[in-house]
Amino acid sequence: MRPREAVEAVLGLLRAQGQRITGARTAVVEALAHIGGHPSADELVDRVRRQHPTIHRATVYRTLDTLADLGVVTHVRVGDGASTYHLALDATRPSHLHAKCRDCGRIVDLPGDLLDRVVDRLARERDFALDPAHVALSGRCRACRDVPS
Amino acid sequence: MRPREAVEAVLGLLRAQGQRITGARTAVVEALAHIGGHPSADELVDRVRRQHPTIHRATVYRTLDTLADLGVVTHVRVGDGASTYHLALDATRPSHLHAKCRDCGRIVDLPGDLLDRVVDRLARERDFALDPAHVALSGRCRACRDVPS
DNA sequence: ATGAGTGCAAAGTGTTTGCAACTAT
DNA sequence: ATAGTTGCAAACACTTTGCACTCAT
Repeated sequence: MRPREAVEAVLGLLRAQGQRITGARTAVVEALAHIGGHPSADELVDRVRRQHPTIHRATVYRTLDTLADLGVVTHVRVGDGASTYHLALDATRPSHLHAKCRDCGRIVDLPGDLLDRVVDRLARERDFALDPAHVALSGRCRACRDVPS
Repeated sequence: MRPREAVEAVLGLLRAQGQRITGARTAVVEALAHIGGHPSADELVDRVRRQHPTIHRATVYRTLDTLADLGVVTHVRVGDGASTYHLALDATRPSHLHAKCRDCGRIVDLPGDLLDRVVDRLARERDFALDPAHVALSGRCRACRDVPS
């Protein structure tokens, strides 16, 4: 899915939910569709404000929150520092999990099925519905292990 | 291991590393050894200050950080809100992982071996050394699933 | 027209830091 | 003696909130 289409798809979903399509929301969705990597709210604020300097930081936060509630944005907590956000339906980047290197801070994408067994096991044994996409795991990437601080 | 012994063990480790044994450190270790559950730094501050009102919040943070560096305290990031801390060597509570219910916020202890396969897989396939104890997983506990919001 | 969304400033939460005074070694 | 620790206050990073105003519906 191209950015353009992704934006339309998300706006369609918003409309379908009876949400209003405002300039701020469109701008945030566009930023999400175009930006790469694992942007923090602040990086999205910067991006949004390059095009629409009047849009306020708080609005971006509120919009991301709304979009996450609606399920079209995945909100990943990376432990320390800022959360990251990306479009949930972004078929250009298939569904994936995250880990963060505790030394260099880089976020590593992991296979989306990595925790399937764990999800099953917790559901069966503990009645706990794990949401593995919502938090980043933690560890050390290869580069940082080779240079042990 | 009883609290008393745990305190001695930790202080011994500190001494062995050439660390100084101060009143503040002893107080923090005692708080860790006696408190139950998954205390946040702030809860530990409260506990410490009941006995030693002059010990400053920042000192508790610094001490917890030092103890975590030395490996005698496990620092668990729970995503949002405050981190939690517990003694790593606390044999009364065997080594375990954590998950947090996104609705009620409760922290659930999980079997320590839950992610062993995942750790292996990431080590083999990605050269990533996962530290599964350092972040809490996220999901919904049974009680909160039964009452869907 | 009307209520959801927005900009603004301000507060909030959890944590860290610079520095002078102190204290364990 | 002296380097590591501490108390303090202030800063910090990230996020949320109350309120009046605006704009999509």
